[in-house]
Formats: sequence, structure tokens, C-alpha cells
Amino acid sequence: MTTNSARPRGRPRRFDPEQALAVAQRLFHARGYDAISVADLTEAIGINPPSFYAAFGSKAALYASTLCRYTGTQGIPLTEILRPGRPVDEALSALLEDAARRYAADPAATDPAAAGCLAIEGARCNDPEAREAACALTAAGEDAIRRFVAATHPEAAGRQADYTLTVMTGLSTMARQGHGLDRLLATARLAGSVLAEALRAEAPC
Amino acid sequence: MTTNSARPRGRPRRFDPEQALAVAQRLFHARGYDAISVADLTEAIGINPPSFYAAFGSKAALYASTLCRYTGTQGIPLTEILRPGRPVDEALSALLEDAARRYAADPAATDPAAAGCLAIEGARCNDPEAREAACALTAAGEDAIRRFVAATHPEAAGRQADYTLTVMTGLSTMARQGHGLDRLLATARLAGSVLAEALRAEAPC
DNA sequence: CTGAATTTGTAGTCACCGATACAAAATGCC
DNA sequence: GGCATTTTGTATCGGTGACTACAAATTCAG
Repeated sequence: MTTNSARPRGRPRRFDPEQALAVAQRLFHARGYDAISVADLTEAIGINPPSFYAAFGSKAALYASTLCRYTGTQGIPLTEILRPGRPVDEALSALLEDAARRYAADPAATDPAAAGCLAIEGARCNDPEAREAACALTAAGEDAIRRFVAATHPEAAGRQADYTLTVMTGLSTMARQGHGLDRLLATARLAGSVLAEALRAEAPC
Repeated sequence: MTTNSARPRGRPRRFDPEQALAVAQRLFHARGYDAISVADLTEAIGINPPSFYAAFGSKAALYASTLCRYTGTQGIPLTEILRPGRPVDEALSALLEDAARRYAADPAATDPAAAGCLAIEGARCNDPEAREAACALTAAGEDAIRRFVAATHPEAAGRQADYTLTVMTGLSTMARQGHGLDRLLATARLAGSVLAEALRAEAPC
């Protein structure tokens, strides 16, 4: 038999698409979708525009891929934090605290500006396609939170989910504005301290 | 004597700069600084680019003017809400509630998308000059909140101000994402309910 | 009426955006 | 070797961004 190499027939690639995706994710996270041009991306990856479009389709498509990668690497593990049966106030407080930790800019990272949530920040960009992709992700998270609360406190689900989402969004913004881990954590804990009491007031079961 | 008209010597203007400023503010608020082009502005005002630049200097300068106008018309009356001597928890709760009311999209407005805070949303735009102007305004508000809390609760000022700002920012974002007055108000009230207790826990005077 | 002052409208400038045409280069298959 | 296949590099494309040069138009002062 000949070589059973999985390599396709044509001229081989001179770059690793997976690594390029990581580079793109870092750029998008650090400066936002609108502020990153295709020229920025191709230069950072080290390729030319034709290779870029052949590999990723378009700028918005690449962004959607980075969103997908984000949920698997840096995104908040919602299904783990909001596992069924966990007390609602404890779970939501843990969610806020986890958000504070993840949104804080990593001082050891190569680009210290990659703060906040990639999806939440992307949900307000000016490109319709990219915005749609980011909104779909944030909407999925929002639904997960709402369903989790509704499982045990149907009447409070709307309010609690809205409040939690509002604080998470605020945390993402403040992280981008320069708030460090300590300030974000303090805010998250203060925000979480209201949840237990609100639930007791709502449904004194 | 001749006519003491204040009208200057040259050809008269064919538009009202004050009204043009209002139009620009509405556009910036509804769609954001980055998404509004000079062509959008000149068309909405009904003038040509040279008249635009002669009257306002630049797009960023016009935006700074709309920020100034915003504080005097739709902005939150901070000095009124945070008047010295008012109980901190009451004042901050009132601040959050006022923010919820102002950030909600006015259903009767001509442009229903003008939700959120013009300054908070502008603080994350991609133009350095416009962003600087918006950040200066939000920083001034942040300082006012921090000083107000510090006057009676110096130790809690940082935490309380951070939390309040985070929630306000979140409210602005959620308003832009479509949350109506009812949901924003519920969130603001839930957020405000933590303030009184946190202060008692901090400084049991 | 003449002239200085100011705004107006037309028609552009230059830079950058996302995305491509096209041919040369590099591989596997036969 | 000869061919199909895929990627690469060069050089753009059409569109849009903020902004402006320039001369005609319109006013007031004398």
C-alpha cells in the first residue's frame, strides 16, 4: 500500500488553522469584533487574504468559530455550576463569582486587554452576522439560567434571571473598563448576597 | 441707527444648529457612535458635509456636544438624587430606579431604539476621541457616587460604588437588548434591596 | 453699487474596509 | 513524467469611511 497519510492532495498548508483560530479569538476578545480588521487577523496569523478566506470563509464566520471555541475553553461552565438540585441562591452566587474570575483580565496573559465575556461584548457589535452569532450564545446562557431557577422557583425565575444577567453583563463591562479581580469579586459577592434573601421573601416554602 | 440685528455679516444659515444637535443626539443614542456615519448625520439634519464641518468641527466634536446636551436633558440628575445627608441606601436605590426609568426605551418616542445611557454606551465605542469624551462623563458620575457614599461610610464607598455602577451599566445594556421598563425596574429594585443590609453589616453605627 | 464676510452646493480627496481574480507553486495519484 | 488538486502570493476590486477644495450664492457695511 502507499502512504495512508490523511494529507489531502494539493499543496500543503503553511499554517495551523487551530492555532490561527486561537490567535483570532485572542484578538477579538482583546479589542472587539468591530475594531479588528481582516488585515489585523491575516497579519497576526501570518497569512495572506486568500488563505484566510479559503480557510475561514469570512470574518464573521471566523468569529462564530471563535465563539464556539470560547465556550469550550474559557466560557463559564453553566451546566456544571447550574447542576439540577443545587440550591438556587448558592448556584447563582457561584455563577456570579465564576464570572468575576473569568472576566478579570489575566495579568500574565500576553494581551492584558482580553477582559470581559467574548459573547456578551460581541452581542453589541455593529456587524449583523457577528452580532447574531454572539446573541445566540448569550441567549442560550440566559435560557439555561432561567430554566434552572424555574425548576424550583417558577415565580421568581424571571426576576432572578434578569438580575443575574444584568450583573454578569455589568461585570463584563467593568472588567473591560479596568476593574481587577478584587473589585469584580467584591461586586459579585455583594450582588450574590441579595439572592438568598429574595428567594426566601418570594417563596417561603 | 441701523438695525441692531445680531445677525452676522455673511450668508445666513439655512438650519438651526440647536435642532441639528438634537437630531444628532437622537441618532447617536439610538444606534451608537460607531454605527452613525457623517452621511447619516448630514442627511438627517438636511445639510451638506461642508456645512456640517463648519458648524460642528468634526463627528467626534459633535458627539461631545451631544453628551453635554444629554447631561442637561435626559441624564440622571446625580446632584439631586445624591444630595448630602440623604441615607445612602435610599439614595442609591433611588439612583438605580431612576436609571431603570431613564434607560428604558420610550415607546412613544419616534425612535424606539434610543435605550440605555448615551454616556455608558459611548464609553466603549471604537473612536478614541469620542470614547474619551464619554469616559470622562461616566468617570465624573462614578466619582460623584463614590464621594457621596464616602461622606458617611468611608470604608464601604469603594464596594458600594462599584456595585452600583456595575448594576447601572448592566441596566443600560439590558435596556438596549430590549428589556422594557417593567423588567428593568424589577431588576433595579432587587439590586437596591442589598444596599441597606450591606451597609448595616459594614458599619453598625 | 462695491466689497468684505460667511454659508452653500458640487464634486471630489485619501485611507481603509471586506473580499477576490489570477497565475505560479507545491503536493498526491497514475 | 503528466495531470488533477489545493494553497500561495501579488495585486487588486467595489464600497464606504471622514473630511475638504473651490466657486457660486447671499448677506451686511460703506
